[in-house]
Amino acid sequence: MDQVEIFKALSNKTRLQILNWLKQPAENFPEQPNADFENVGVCVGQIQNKAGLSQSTISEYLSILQRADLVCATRVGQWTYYKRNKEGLEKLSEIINTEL
Amino acid sequence: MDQVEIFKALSNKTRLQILNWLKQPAENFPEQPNADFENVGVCVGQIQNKAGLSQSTISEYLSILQRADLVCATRVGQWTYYKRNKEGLEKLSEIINTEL
DNA sequence: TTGGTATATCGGGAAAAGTCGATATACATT
DNA sequence: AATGTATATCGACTTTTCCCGATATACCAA
Repeated sequence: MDQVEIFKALSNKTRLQILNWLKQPAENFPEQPNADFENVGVCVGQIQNKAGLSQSTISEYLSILQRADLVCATRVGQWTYYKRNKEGLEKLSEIINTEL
Repeated sequence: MDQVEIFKALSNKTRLQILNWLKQPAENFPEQPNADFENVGVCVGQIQNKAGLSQSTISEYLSILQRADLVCATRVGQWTYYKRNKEGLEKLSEIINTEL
């Protein structure tokens, strides 16, 4: 993954917020019926509600974050759940500590 | 400093390279006559030579990095020397570890 | 004070990102 | 099969970023 793409993904207020919300899903989102936050993450609709931008925008933002390995997605039925990508975030931390 | 501005500053290949070069000036730049890399940093002209972009572009890039607290500048005579801003970089590392 | 060098700022054209509404796709339910 | 819901993709428009050349500013040397 290109480093520049990682930082571009983070260069947007809403995307930073999403990542921050996903750090503590239980604190930031209402209970989900059939899915555990810790296992699968939070579905697109909940993130969209919280962010207040259009569905298409949030869907695209999530795929930008995913391409940067900052979140990962799981499809379950008609829902796609997103959660933090721990490995990607650790790698980012390492980049900053070793290369910058 | 706005977090988004920090990540925007890092969302560019050349600016990332500059920061990386400044981590080990002695390895990345030829000797400077009247200035110690460790004390004041590297002057704009040297960075421009290495980056291969126009003088105006590099000057602007450096001020973008400075506004993001990623480098700091010292003017000495007709030269401006730039070096890493250790505090800003530590703060960035902290943001990633605690908020994302 | 005149000229030379280093850096900063300005103005602009091309490319990329932000954001939307409309539409497509995928799946579930009846 | 038909409808409804969740998400993804497309097309368009606006704003921002990239990067340049030209010009301004600051400082130094003769």
